[in-house]
Amino acid sequence: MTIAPRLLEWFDRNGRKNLPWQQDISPYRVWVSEIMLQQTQVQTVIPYYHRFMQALPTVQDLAAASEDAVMHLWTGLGYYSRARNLRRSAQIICSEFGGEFPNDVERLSELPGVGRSTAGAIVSIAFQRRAAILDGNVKRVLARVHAVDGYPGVTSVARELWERAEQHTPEVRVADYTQAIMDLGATLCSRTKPACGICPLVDDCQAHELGTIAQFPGKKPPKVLPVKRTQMLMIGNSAQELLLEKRPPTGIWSGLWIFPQADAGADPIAYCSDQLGIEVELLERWREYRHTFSHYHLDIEPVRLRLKHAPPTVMEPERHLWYNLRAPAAVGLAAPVAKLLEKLA
DNA sequence: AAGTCGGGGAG
DNA sequence: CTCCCAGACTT
Repeated sequence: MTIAPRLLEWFDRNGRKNLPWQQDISPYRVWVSEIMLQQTQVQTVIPYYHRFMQALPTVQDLAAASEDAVMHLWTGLGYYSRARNLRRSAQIICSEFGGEFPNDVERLSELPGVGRSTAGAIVSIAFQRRAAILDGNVKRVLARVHAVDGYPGVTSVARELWERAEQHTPEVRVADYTQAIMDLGATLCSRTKPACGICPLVDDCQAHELGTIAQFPGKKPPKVLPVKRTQMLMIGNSAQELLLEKRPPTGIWSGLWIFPQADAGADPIAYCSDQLGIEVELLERWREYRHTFSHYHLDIEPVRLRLKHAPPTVMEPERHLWYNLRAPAAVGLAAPVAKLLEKLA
């Protein structure tokens, strides 16, 4: 049994065909879209995708761009290693493959940031060669159609879903099929309130037959997020510029620029003197607020400070930047920094 | 197998 | 608040 014929018939009448990455299809355009869409909703990606493709229309442009320029285009989108890997992969494609994308899952998966599902999407959509995908939408559709119990993060559950994905993927019209099953998951077969009444797969759906749609797919086991605290130091100079630091290449906000951070409870003036070698005076403290990541909460205490003397020599130009609000540098900013800069402006 | 990595939309 | 999104990678 395969769901492909009914899915394709539904797709012809109801599928999405006007998404930005569905126009002028090329491996590069499909690849960029698939990376942006990892763990990120379509409506969030669209404006980023337009800006990115306008700034860097070819893989050669991306390979030649500076890391700061790419991070700037990614600011606010999250999972910033995607942007760094995207640039690295572009350089590999240009230097090792002569600017041509591999057209098979095995070689595409060797590119940093491209896993099995993303490779399958590129192969099926850009090259129209048979390859299965298994993203969040497909997991939900297949878990329901086959009543696959358990959380897909568990290896055995993922393995069964991959088998089902391979089983249903057709030889013909594979690009349309890939788009169709994602569209079904994103529209009718949604996480809450699925529209089973108009679903083309309702007669194939074991979860619907069981009357337990809401049980599929299995939920992620909840865990309590730890809470971390920090002060963000908004240090202004006499030119109305703000001091930013570049994050190291690994860890949270890697490659982005942030305000200097002092431990919660520490004296920010002493921190500036000891760690930055600058003398500052306190202007005001803003209300603490919570920024939440996938794996912890960060309670941020914003502090406004003013530089008392001219910048010292200890500050390293590679790691420090005076950010001018009226002529902002094209660098990547962590979301809380962008938010605080907005409030300062 | 479990942890790391972001930010936002929807309920 | 909770839950999860066109996941990949490291430990």
